[in-house]
Amino acid sequence: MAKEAAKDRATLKAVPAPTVDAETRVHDDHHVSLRLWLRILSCTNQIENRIRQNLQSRFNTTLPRFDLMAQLERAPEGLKMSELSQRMMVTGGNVTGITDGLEKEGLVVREVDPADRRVFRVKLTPEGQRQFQRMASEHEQWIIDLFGSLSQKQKKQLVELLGELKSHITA
Amino acid sequence: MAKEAAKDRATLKAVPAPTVDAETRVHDDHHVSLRLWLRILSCTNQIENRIRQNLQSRFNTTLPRFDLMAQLERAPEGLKMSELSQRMMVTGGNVTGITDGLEKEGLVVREVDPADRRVFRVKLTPEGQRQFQRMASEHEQWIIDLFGSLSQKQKKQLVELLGELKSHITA
DNA sequence: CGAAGATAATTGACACTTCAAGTATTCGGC
DNA sequence: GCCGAATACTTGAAGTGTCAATTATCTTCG
Repeated sequence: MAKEAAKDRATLKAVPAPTVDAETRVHDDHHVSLRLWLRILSCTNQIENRIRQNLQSRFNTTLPRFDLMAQLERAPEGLKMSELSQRMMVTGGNVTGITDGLEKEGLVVREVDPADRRVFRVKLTPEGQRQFQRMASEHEQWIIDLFGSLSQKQKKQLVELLGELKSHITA
Repeated sequence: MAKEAAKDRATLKAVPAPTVDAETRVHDDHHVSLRLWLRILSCTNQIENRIRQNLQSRFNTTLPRFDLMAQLERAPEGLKMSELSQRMMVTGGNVTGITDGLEKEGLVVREVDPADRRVFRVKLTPEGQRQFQRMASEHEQWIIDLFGSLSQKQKKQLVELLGELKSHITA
């Protein structure tokens, strides 16, 4: 469709057809992109809610706390508050509050950096490591179950497509 | 797999291969499912943050308010608080608060249902409709841009795969 | 009819989140 | 050395979110 440009010379009329086509395509894209976004959002919310409920009932903790501990677990040398903020994709003020709570429970510690006294290095305590290990293994099983209806191939396809999306968004 | 029972009669040996395969598969699945979940989460957070910032800077409003108004826009006869709660995937107490705010700004109204005095039917006011229309068209363009790096085919593929995921999770 | 139980919405306590403003420290020129 | 800018973190206010308890209304059935 929309190949009638050659005929314009003969008709001398404005040609609404291509415009309509373009709008139609845009409209379709509206529909698909919006639909896709709502579906991603729906899946994420459902899964997040499930995990949050599990963390609450099984370990009496919350997703942000688990998330912060997960970041620390992969960084034995500790992380700066700003690094935590960046990795958790939340603001710095938020990290302060969550860290306060975990520190009060003895699961993490703030250690001053002798080289830069503005900085705190946050680390898991041994108690924090123990508790995180217990949580992490159950958590992984929840995830596996939630994604259990997808074949290995489908999962890899999703990882691929979402990778493309992510790199475009981040840029 | 696991169809080698017939051959066992001939070999009379234990068959370790399938066991190793199974364990390997489980281990891979750990990795892929977790990776997939983190990637979905990352994409969702990035997009959500972007939209929230846009709503704030362009319209001085928030995502939950926009979300509630979007639900109402598709239901001219109004929605019960509980219906809003369900569609927005948040708890009832939350809906009360957001509705309070919007009502205070004159964008929605609570109307008592004469047939059942426990329920409120929440509706957009004309002012609310006008404001939502302005927001919605920009919002759609943000979404289109954010998903702009994906082809129409890729988007449909994602919708499909996530649909499978969603139906499994919801069940 | 009338009490027991279900349903609709609100409230209060607490946790998380953003943003903007504030404090402390370090870095870069002069 | 010192002053201004940048960086690291904390604080406080307002909005969002959960959960559990409460109030009000409807429904059921004896």
